[in-house]
Amino acid sequence: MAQFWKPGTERPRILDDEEGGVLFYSASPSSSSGFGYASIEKQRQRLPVYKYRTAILYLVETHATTIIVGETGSGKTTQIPQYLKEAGWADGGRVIACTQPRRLAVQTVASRVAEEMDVKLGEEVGYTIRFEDNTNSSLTRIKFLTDGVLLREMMNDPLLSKYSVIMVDEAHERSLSTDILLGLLKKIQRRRPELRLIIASATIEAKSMASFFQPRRRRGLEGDEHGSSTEPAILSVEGRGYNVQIFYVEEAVPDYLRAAVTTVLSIHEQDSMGDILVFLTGQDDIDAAVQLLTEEAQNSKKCSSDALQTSKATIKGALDFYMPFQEKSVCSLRLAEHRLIVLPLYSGLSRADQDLVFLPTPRGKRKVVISTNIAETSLTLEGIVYVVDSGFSKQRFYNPITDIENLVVAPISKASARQRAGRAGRVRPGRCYSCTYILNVLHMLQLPVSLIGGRNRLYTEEYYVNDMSAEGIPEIQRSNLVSCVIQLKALGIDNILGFDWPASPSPEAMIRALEILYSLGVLDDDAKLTSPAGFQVAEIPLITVDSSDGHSMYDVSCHARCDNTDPMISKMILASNQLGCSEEIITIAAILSIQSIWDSVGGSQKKLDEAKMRFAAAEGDHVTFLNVYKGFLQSNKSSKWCHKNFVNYHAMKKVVEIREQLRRVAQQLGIVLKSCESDMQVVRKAVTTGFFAYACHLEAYSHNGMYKTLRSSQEVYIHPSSVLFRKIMKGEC
DNA sequence: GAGCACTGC
Repeated sequence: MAQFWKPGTERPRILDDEEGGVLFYSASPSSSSGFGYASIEKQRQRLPVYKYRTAILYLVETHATTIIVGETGSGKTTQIPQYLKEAGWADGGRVIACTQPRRLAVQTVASRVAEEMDVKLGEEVGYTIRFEDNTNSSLTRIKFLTDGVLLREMMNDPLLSKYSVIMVDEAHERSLSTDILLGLLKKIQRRRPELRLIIASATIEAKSMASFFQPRRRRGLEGDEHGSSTEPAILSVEGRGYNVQIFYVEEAVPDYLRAAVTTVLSIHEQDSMGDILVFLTGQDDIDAAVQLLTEEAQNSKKCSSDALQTSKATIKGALDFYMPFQEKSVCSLRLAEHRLIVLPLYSGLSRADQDLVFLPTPRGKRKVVISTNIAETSLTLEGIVYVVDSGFSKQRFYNPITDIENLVVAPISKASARQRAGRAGRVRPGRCYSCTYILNVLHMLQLPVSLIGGRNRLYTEEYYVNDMSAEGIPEIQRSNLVSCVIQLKALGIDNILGFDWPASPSPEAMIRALEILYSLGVLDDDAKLTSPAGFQVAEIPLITVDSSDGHSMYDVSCHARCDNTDPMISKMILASNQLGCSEEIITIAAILSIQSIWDSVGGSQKKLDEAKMRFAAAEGDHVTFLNVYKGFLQSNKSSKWCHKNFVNYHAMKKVVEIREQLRRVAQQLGIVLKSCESDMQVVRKAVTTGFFAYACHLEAYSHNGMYKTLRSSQEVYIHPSSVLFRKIMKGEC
């Protein structure tokens, strides 16, 4: 009873998800007629994963852990939980869990599965993300949630006893919380042999994951008392993506940005229609590339012979890079006829600007999206046929010696390169141009030696095959571990150094984290959580954020570039209780946990800086935040007021939300909610109680505003986004 | 004079 589209009638809209998941007609949403359901059923059966239904159920039945490697579009995320339910894994009040690294994925997958099962979302199928629990404890049998939420759930139920099967999806991304979760799940398995784990991922090195889940002392293949094997099973499912032809450069070019731009122009000139996605590293690169391309497009529009000459030269240059092009000749330029629509894409853009990339490309035009890694995993663009890959991304690195996290441009892994290329094959067969570069010398100086290897790498085929690392370095080996350690401690794991990780963090980073927690009074001499402070700090749900405005730390009046870590914020909240300024400190904590409250609409940095100065407080960024929050409340939380003052309205709404959550938790912990009114002295005291580890002093003869940290004499500077930037500091520092 | 991408009771 498949539904067919009849030409002449309105074409049914086909929905597709991040996973490539299930196709169905939105014309018959959760139809109860039976007709729509049948069509969904047919669609489900067409997914690659369907062929493996019996095999998956058999493996889950007989193995404690099953590793499923499935490329994009296999349908594993939406189908496997349903198969499990159909096979009875949710009987007797048990729940099937499926975790995702991102909130959006949790929501979309959950609503898709509810629709396929023809049930109301929030009942039999539900989801939980921070601030949003769309489940019903007596009804929900399939539950989607972020891996962070599942970690939180372990605080109340360390064995996760209500779940019969836990599927950890996108495990190849190796995010911090996924890795912690995997380590803990392995531990739970020993206490709960009946628990089933499914580790699902796209490009994981299945064998290394399997050996992680291998029990330490092999019991042999005869199985345990539950009749299941403790050896992990591995199953591979093919994807549904189209073939993507890969092109490598023949040899290096000195400038990957220019190479990317000329490659786009040559695709535009020589290849059939279809949108282009370019991967660069960050805002600076992207803005520069957008400008270059826009100029080229405009030049060709004018059709002046000079401009054409330039374009021709550039394109000719680009063609030389690629073998497949060498036979071809540059006949004519069609830039004037088929104009390019060039769009930037990165998280710092306003929502409205981001949404532009999703607009359908007008007939006869070609869209070029120039993006950061955001388009690699977090969002999916339809209609992309060509991908240009610079081979670089910005990655976070943590130096435990200086306790400073850095963002550096580094070569991507093979797994990343494959993922990027796959973005071209979603609608029809595509092409990926692996761009080329010579490592910028300045970048090289910041890079860990291990990433560089013996010589400058170029993204030729040879480089890809021989030199590119198979997978990226897991986040846990690149991060400050303070919040991770406290989470494990709160779950009663005392021997942190002996914890079994999918990838072990460096001992230096671990020791640094323990040291900081000890100095905060959160851990005692035996490295156990102190009571009550330690347990209270662990209870407060705060996130670790990257440094940018205000996420930096300062010694009351010196604002240096450092990262906030949640136990420090939590400690600050606890301290505010005695100091009688909990209302103010909770506001500050809420603002510290979001990216930025500022909004540079239209990219006018100068106007934003001016607006900032209207709120600026001599005490520094934290007190400045209080001023902004006060203004927001006085305006009656008006979006107009925000716009006028270059404040991000959506960010402020989120601050209000987080603030409410923090107030609830604080009250549960016995903190009295009290305002200190205008006494900023106590606010500053509370801030320093949490962040004293980052205290620094202005160098006596410093002419360039250099500070040194008290702890390790690390050189630090006030961040340019701080209201204290370029202010002359005197006295107390 | 500067902000890869995510995320939590």
